[in-house]
Amino acid sequence: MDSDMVAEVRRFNRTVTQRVGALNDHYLGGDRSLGASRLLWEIGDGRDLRSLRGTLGLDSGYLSRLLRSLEADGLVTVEADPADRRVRVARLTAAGKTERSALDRRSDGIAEMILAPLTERQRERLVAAMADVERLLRVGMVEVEAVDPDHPDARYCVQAYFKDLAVLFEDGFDGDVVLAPDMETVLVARLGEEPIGCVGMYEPEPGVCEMKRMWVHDSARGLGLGRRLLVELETLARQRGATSIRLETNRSLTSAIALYRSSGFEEVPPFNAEPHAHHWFRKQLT
Amino acid sequence: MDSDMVAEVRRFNRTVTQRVGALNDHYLGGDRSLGASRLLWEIGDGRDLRSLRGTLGLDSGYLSRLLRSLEADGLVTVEADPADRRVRVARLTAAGKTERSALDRRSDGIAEMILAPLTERQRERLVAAMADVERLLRVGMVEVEAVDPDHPDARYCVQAYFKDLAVLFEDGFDGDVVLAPDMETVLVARLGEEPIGCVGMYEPEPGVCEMKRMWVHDSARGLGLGRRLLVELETLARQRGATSIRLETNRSLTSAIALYRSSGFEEVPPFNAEPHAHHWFRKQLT
DNA sequence: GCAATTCTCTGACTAGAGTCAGAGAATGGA
DNA sequence: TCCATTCTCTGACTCTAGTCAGAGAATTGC
Repeated sequence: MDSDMVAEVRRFNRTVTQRVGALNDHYLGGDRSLGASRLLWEIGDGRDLRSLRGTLGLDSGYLSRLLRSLEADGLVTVEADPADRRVRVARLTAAGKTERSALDRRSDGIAEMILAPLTERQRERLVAAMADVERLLRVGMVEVEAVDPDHPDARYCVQAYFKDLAVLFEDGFDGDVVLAPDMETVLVARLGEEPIGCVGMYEPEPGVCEMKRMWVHDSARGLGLGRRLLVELETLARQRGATSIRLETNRSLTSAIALYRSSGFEEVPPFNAEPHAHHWFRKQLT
Repeated sequence: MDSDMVAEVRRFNRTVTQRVGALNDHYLGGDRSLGASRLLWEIGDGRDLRSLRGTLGLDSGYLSRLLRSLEADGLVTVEADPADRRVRVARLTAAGKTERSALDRRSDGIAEMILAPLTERQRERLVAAMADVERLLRVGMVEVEAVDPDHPDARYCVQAYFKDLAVLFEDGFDGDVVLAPDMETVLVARLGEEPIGCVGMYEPEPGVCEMKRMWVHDSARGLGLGRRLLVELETLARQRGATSIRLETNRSLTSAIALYRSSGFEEVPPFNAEPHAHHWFRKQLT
């Protein structure tokens, strides 16, 4: 890897942990410990402990103790979930909500302290660069996993995909027509817990894999996630022993079509009668 | 302050502390604690404890204890400075140097982990954006202080200024000619401990302040530090009851001249016979 | 209905990070 | 010379953050 790049990333790490890290440590917690504050923040309008542990990456014993201390201060209540009385749900009290908005103000304050010493033009440059850094760091955090089409995350993505299509297609889109897919596997891309992209696959005939329903969340567009899903799909198809991948698509999806072409797909005659399709592609796996 | 900007900075803080912060915490320390590792790194080729405390922001008792533990592991030696036997100087042993380069490799590794999941183009974009963020965050960390012209930092800056001039001036520059200034105050800009810019001032006649020797370190050019020094100088002049500021400058210093003009200075006839001067400026303080 | 599993909690730890109040040596200034 | 100051060290703390091993309640699968 280019050592100039590595050097710049190291410089960035250093400056950022010094400046942003120090501000966070000093101002974010307030009277409370940083961990307790973060927890307070994440609880929001009520969360079950399991998901809180997930997002914050805490040990269950530790989380319990933090909650106990917030409870003692009258900021949260923890009750059993009526649906499953093993799981418990934390909720903010009125005092907790007040505290949370104080936390909010401190976060704003930190941001303002960072912006304050700069001129307007410098602020604009900084914010633009931060947006870039943030988006690209997030790309690095995306994880792709193969799941069953019944998996809730897969269902969520496909729903989102249909919603997008309904807006995009010139002739509208009726999800019900194709809602019963033959998909065998879905690759789900997640940022942390949240699904932000997917692509489905099934094997209509031996040696041929068909790709369906590639979707990327608005917030993650333009970051190469589509290409990454395509690459991982190809790997999966190879592992299954397929010799080619095919797909059909609608003419409205121009950027997807460009992606297919630049990824080695070639347009072929129609191989099915999918109602919304205008283009059919195939890629030979070597 | 623009709330979109604040929101973006907050998003940045979150993403960066999650991604970069977590990587640092997990991989940087190695077997040693993060504090000890950072200390090891900063010692480098030998540093006195005072300056180490400054850079790392540690309590003297805590630093002492950290050094004791590194000493016990045979990584550093601490000896009295022969010049002043109260101050002690820490130096790395051979084992310490080995450990430090291992630390170096871990830092590189972290940078590579950040870059690894990206395509070449994304890497380039990330590195460019990081460089921007880093430079602008550093701007925010700059502190300006008024010191005596005898202050070592002031001397250091003026020396650096003369060195720069010797290169810039068409007809060369002999610092000795003007080495005995009448400066009364010097504003020194520092990044952490290190001086990166200055501007001097004296009062040749009642109510008139004269600006001399504005200098900004190469690494800090283009970040508006010159303008900031000028603004702070103006404030200082006002506090002293001055009604105008004047200055003379050499025609080689084009960007400085542009700065003066855009800051409200107007060219006036020569008010002195400074050998290297080609332009004279004055600004009325209202 | 019973066993395995899931979920949360408590108690008992550990290590890191840092603060604070002196003690004691060395130095500098009047 | 002597007193104030500077510099480092030690001891005695505190707090945060986190781990680990069980205990006990609720739920699920068979």
